[in-house]
Amino acid sequence: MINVAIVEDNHTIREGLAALINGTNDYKCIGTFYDCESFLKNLDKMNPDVVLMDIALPGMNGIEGIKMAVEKKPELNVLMLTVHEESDKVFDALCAGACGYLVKKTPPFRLLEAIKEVSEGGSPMSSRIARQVINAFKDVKATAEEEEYNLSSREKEVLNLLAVGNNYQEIANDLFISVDTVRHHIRNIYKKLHVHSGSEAVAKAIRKKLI
Amino acid sequence: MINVAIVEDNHTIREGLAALINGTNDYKCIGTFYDCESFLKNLDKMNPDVVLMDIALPGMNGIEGIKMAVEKKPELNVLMLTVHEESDKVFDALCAGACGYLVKKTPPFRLLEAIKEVSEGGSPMSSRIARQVINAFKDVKATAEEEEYNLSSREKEVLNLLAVGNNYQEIANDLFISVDTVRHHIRNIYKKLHVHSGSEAVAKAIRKKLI
DNA sequence: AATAAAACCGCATAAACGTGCGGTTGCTTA
DNA sequence: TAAGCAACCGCACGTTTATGCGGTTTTATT
Repeated sequence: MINVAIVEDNHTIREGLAALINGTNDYKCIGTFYDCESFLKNLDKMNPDVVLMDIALPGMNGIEGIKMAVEKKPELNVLMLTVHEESDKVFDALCAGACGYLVKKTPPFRLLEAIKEVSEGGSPMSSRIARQVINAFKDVKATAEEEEYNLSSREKEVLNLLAVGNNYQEIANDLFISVDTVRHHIRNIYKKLHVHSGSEAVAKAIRKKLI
Repeated sequence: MINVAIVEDNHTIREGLAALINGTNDYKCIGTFYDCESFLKNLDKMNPDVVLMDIALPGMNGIEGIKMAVEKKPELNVLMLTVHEESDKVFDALCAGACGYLVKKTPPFRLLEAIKEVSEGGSPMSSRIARQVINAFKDVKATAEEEEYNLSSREKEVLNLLAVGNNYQEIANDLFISVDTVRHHIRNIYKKLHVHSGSEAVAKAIRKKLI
């Protein structure tokens, strides 16, 4: 038996969802709320396995709502329900702690499936939303690529120490080598990265994810 | 009509998939391959809307396979099919250009749905896999937070110029101000960021997403 | 056995940097 | 209207950096 709470301002949709859920044997709706405030107030007294949450709500919006809710109960499984597919909202919701993200036009049987998946540690997403997440993911993961500067591990070490504010002498002490060797490493780093100052080297290294 | 190509080394599964697809009116299997090499060789001669690709393959693996394939046809929609849910493979595949990611135990009707979704620009994912993606996504997106260093826009400007390799004099020329003013700005930047060198300042600024 | 690459060391010097002190102007905000 | 801040300018001075040259040793690859 999966206990579900619903946060949705539209009366018809809210009752429709509740009816859908209560019309099954495996799911039970243990609370319906028309805004986040009332949901949060009652969160202490109940233990939903899954929360269905609308994004657009009067007063506190769904994103803020999730944040507050997971602060109270970090293990909470929140499934966003929305009419929008705009990236910003999607990302904000996911970062705030949403576990899944469905568009409202999702067919009832699929919604029930999704609730089950969420309660079992999955993250069902409407597929167009998933595409957005994947693209964003690729953006951040990407970049690393191709351009290989072949910094040796020693050089990366030196560069790291430089990036946290050490001067040559301090780096030398940290690595038990002489300042001249530090100088030598830095020289090579500059050559490999095609730069001419510590600041530039550090900037490039961080942006290319070398350090 | 959606044209599908299949890359899968296991004979039974491969023919099963082909039969499933050809057993419908809306889908057609236009090619089956037991490895990436033969698939890539034939890619010029065909135009699949969706490619079903196994990850574990003899010879070139599925990840490499995607990379080569999207190099040839960047608009290709590749749907990974796998028994594994290990994060590394998932991320590698997505970065390589996969559009979706399903476990092999996905029921047939759901697989057909997924193929359709992929061809329409969606990214169906098995929900446990989606959870992994979301978690990874949260990790990278996070960090940004809170700590406000209140750099003025002028200071950010200076910091940016420093990060791309300019020395004080060059920054001064770029901004039509004197070197002493540059010095002054940098001084304040150091104070605000609690650092004592250009390298450290640039590193901190980039990592905190200030520039 | 030989070549290459990484890591190490040294010296010299001009240029750049970091930080101390002092100041003015103009805009916003209490 | 006084206080605060951003942006501007100046000078001085010791420290650090960037880059030129020269080298050795160790480890891996051929």
